[in-house]
Amino acid sequence: MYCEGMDSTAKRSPGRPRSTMSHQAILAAAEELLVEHGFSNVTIDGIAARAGVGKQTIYRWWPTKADVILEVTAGKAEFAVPAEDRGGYAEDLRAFLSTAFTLSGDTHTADLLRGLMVESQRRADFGDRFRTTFLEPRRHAFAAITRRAAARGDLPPGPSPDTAADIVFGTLWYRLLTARPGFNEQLVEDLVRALT
Amino acid sequence: MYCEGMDSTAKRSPGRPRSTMSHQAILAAAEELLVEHGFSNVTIDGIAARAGVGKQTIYRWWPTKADVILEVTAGKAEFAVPAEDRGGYAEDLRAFLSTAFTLSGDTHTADLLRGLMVESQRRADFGDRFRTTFLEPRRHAFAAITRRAAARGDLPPGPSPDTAADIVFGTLWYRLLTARPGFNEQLVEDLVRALT
Amino acid sequence: MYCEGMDSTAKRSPGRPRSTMSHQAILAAAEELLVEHGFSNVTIDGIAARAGVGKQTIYRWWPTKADVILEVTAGKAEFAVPAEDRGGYAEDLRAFLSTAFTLSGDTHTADLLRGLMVESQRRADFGDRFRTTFLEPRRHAFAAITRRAAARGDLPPGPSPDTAADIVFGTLWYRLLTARPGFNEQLVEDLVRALT
Amino acid sequence: MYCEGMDSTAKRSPGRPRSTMSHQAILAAAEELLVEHGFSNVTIDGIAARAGVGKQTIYRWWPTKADVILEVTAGKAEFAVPAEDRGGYAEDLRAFLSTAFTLSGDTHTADLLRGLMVESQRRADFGDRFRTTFLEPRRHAFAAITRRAAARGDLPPGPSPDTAADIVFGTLWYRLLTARPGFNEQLVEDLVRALT
DNA sequence: TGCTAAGCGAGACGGTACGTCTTGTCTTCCG
DNA sequence: CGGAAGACAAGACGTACCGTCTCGCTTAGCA
Repeated sequence: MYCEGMDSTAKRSPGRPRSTMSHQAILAAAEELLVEHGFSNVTIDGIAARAGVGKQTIYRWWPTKADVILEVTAGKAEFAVPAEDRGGYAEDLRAFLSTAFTLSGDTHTADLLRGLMVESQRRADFGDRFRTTFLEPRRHAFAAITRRAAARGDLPPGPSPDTAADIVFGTLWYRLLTARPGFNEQLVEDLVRALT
Repeated sequence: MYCEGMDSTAKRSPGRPRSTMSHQAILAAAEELLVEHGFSNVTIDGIAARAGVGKQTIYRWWPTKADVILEVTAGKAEFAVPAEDRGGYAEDLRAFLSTAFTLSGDTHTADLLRGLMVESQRRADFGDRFRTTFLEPRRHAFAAITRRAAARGDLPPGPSPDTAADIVFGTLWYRLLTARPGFNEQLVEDLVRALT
Repeated sequence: MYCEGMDSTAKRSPGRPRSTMSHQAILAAAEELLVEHGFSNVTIDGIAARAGVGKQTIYRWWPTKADVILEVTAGKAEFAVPAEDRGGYAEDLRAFLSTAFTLSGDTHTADLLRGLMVESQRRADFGDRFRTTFLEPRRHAFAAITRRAAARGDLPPGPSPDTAADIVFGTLWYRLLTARPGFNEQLVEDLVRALT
Repeated sequence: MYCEGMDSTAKRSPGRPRSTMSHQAILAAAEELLVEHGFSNVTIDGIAARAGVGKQTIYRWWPTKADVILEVTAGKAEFAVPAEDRGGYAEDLRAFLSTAFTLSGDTHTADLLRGLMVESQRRADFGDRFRTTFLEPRRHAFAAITRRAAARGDLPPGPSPDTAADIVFGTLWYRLLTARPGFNEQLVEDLVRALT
């Protein structure tokens, strides 16, 4: 994240290289504070103090505290869209929805996601990064389910894949943001029916 | 809004009554600043200064700057859900979606709605008021469309009315919050098909 | 008849009046920190914390931390030029020089004066205030000694009063700033001779 | 200045020798920045950037930015005390005072001297170096005037040579630091009279 | 007419976090 | 090893809002 030369032939830039220790300490501190005090109570000063790091070191590498937390979040496996084949489009959909709704029922997770979404509204530039590194990858992973269904030949004459993604993620985020997150059997079934 | 004595037999409370002029000046100032600087750059200090009013006068009547803006918003007709009967569920749906998507394509409106949603995440108490006075009424208005369809007998075997509302408003808000608001023919048609 | 506030005293400005408690607490905190940590280690944050006061309250009333300390200093009697009549110009001069040199021999006092002089170099606006509220009053007090000598008729044909002030205060400050403060019999006698 | 091997039989120390180019570039950069932005706005980072040099290279050879500037200053002829014999103590004194007051009337020079004096207050170690390499040599040069007068036999029964130096330099610095530098006929004459 | 009660403008207050700045040290690679 | 580059810990700075408070003044109904 925010690394320039990623290829193996990368010419080292001159000067002292970025400190891996500080990098890790910052992410670790951010994660701890996230759990302890919640998204909106995490501060740059707090992260710096906890990580034993100068504030400037954070500002040098992340434009915003939300970017730090986004990097923390991006490193978590639990946000991956489940990919295993359940045998049919409806089953895949059900598995995805069930996982997603359950995950967003977790207090800490819900707070984290809400916080990221809020920040993405307040800072346009972070909004771009949030969409690019978090939202879009998940849409793509969801598209894989649709693609698999098409390959299987059981893609129903429902909405287009793009609309399907909007409906699914829209419903998830809407319930998250209106304080009605969490799993709901009826809702999952209705969504599956609407999309198939 | 936030007035105590609502019943017709209301005994006048003693002391100086609330100043209508200040009330109006505050709402007007808030609306101006909203247009000029955008939701997140509106401050209580700013409203007070513009309205020529003490800050306390604002805090006395509204718990939060978002509540002021919510009252400004509530006074606008443009957010009403279209109610006229188009002859069928699909047509009603299309009319509603088209209006809503077009409205949220307006920059100022989008900023306003995003701002309210953001604030509803940051202050649980405002969140409640936002849901009660803004989101829920619109869900109810939407339910009226479904109810009319049922009365007409053309309600399709689609998702339950509640899920339908989640899908419709979820998709609207999701696109608004991910910077993809505005009308989209394909999306509207797909939504109508998914819900019918 | 009952007349309200018709007295000549200034008309109260509107709004909450300045808090005397905060004012005093800030000056007291500044003085304590001055003694404990020395001029250059006093910070606005430190004063605010010690005084239990918001930083803005300091910035509202003093442009610079040096102004706070200048006000602390201005309130101290020890910096007054001794005024009692010793009977002759030479004796008055000796009394003044001896007091001044002895005073500047005190570590805390020397640090304080050096700090003020340093700050007066770094911020032109504070420099003006320092000269106006500290240096000039002392020059005037010194001039009183000369005036008294003239009245007495024993003013010698030495340098003009203004030059005398430059010589006396110049020598005092020069020795203070070159780390050679404190009383020195020979120096005092030489100065007296040069000025008489 | 801060060079290790000074004696002519100096064994070359191992490793890469100090780069003369960097040395000169640093002094040149410091001087330019001094003129352009004034003493207090010169920073180590700024000098390093302008000189195209690493900060460490500066810190390796000078303890403080003030030491860099002190070396720049030391290289300037204009700060030399005029030494030619004017025929008498009073004339020598007048020549010296006139030169010094005129010099300190130059804006850049005054800023430079003030800056050095300020830094000498803030860093005790630099203060020592400032006194040793700048102030003391000038006192000695001034003493030469007194010595010449003694040799000539026209040394007046005024203050001791040491006090004379304190008075002269004290007055100069005092006027410089209180923003009243520059030549002043009356002052010069009064000083000459006081010292003779 | 005077009393009581609350609203009002003004603006100071205690706080919190921000993002910037400078200092002096350190860590890398290159010549 | 010296030097260029630049990251690093530390911590003060001045600003921006927040939500609360304290003034004196105004505006009402009630006595």
